Amino acid sequence: MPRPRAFDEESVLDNAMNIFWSKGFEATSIQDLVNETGLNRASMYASFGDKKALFLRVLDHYSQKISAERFADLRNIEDGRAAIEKTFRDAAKTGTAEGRHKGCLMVNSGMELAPHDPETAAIAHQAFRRAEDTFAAALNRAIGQGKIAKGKNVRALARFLAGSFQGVQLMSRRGADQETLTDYCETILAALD
Amino acid sequence: MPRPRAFDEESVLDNAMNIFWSKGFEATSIQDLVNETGLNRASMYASFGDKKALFLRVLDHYSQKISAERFADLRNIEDGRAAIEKTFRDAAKTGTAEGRHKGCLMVNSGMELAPHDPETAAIAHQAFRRAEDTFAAALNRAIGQGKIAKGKNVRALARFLAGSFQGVQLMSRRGADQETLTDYCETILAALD
DNA sequence: CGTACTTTGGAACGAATGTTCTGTAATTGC
DNA sequence: GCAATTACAGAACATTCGTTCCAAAGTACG
Repeated sequence: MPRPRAFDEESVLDNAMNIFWSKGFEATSIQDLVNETGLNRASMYASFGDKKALFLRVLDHYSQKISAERFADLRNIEDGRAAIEKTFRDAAKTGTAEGRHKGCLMVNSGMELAPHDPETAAIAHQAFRRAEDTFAAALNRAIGQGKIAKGKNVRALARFLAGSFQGVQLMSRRGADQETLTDYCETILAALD
Repeated sequence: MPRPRAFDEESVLDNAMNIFWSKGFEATSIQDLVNETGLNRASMYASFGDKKALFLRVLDHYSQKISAERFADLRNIEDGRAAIEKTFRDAAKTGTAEGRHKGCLMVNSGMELAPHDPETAAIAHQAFRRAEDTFAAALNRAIGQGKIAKGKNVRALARFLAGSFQGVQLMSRRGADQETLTDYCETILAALD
C-alpha cells in the first residue's frame, strides 16, 4: 500500500559511516549527512531516529562490515602465527596507503565519546573484548602448532596484541609515516618470540 | 596606565586545558570555557584570539606542564631500563586511578583533529617525535648499562615504546580496567628482553 | 583631578545546529 | 479510479554556536 522507499538502507549507512569515520561524531552535522547520503532530512529522522541513534546504527554497521573484514584473516588463517602477522602487516599497509587517514571508527569513537557516553563506551568495550578473544584464539592455535613458545600468558599477550592493534589505528589516523608504522608493527610481532 | 587584568593567564589556561582534555575540541563550547574559567567572553577573545587559537595555546601549555611531567622520570632516572618501566607503570596506574578517564590531550587531539587540521597534526607529530627520542635516549642508557641486550634496533624499539605509550593513554580514555591495562603494560616491558 | 588606555560585563549578531511540521508524490488494496 | 498509507521535498522551528560590539569600570601618569 505505501509508497516504496527510494533509497537503499545499506548504502545510506555506508555513506553515513564514511562521514562519521572521517570527521568524528561531533564534527559531523546533519547537513553533512543529508548532503552525502542524498537522503532527505525527514526520511533520515523517520528511518533512523536522531543523530545519536543513526550513529549507533553506523557503529553496528561498521562492526559487521569493516571490523569483520579486518579480522577475517586473523580468524580464518589456520597458521595462528601467520594470521597474527598478516593482520598487523595489512593494517600497517592500509593505514598509510589510503589517501585519507581515518584509522578505525571504533577506536575513534571510543576516544571521542566513551568517556561521556555509556552506550558508546559499552560498544567499544565489547569490540575490544572481541578482538582480544580473537587474538587469544590465534595465539592458542600458534602455540598448539609450535609456532609460539608454550608457557606464555596467553590472556596478557592477547591484550597486548589487541591494544597494539588499536595503537596502529591511532598512529595511522594521526598520520604517521610508513617507516614509523612498520617499525612499530615489526617490534610488536617480535614480542611473540 | 591601563586597567590591570583581573585574571591569571596560567590558571585560565589550566582550566581551559581541563575542559578540552575532558570533552575534546568540538564538544567544548565557548560557553563552557566562559563558565569554567570565570573569564569574560570579551577578555577571552582579546587575550587569546578565537577558539582555535586558544586551543593551540592550551596544547602548548599541556606540553610544558603535563607531558613534561609524564616524561620527567623517563628523562631523569639514570637507570635507563628502570626509567622506562616506571614511566609505563605510572601511566597504567594514573590511567585507571583518576576518576575521569581523560587519556592524553595530545593523543586525543591528534585523533580528533590531525586528519583535517595541519596545525594540530604538526604539533602532535612533533610531540610523538619528542617522546620517541626520549625513549631512544633511555634505551641507549640501558644498553650502555647492560640492562638491555646490545644489537637491538634502538630506533624501532623507541617507536614501539612511544606508540605503545600512546596505546596506554588510548585504553585508559576508553575506560579499560586495571587488569587489562596492567597486562598490556607488562607485556610491553617484557618485549625489552 | 582628569585624561589616556585597557579590561570587564553583558547584550547583540548572523550563521549553523538538531529537530519537527506541512504539504505533495507515489504506490497498493479495494 | 478512489482511498489509505507511507515516503519525499523543503520550509520552518527554537536553540546554540562562535564572534563582535558597546558602554561602564578601573588604574597610572600628567
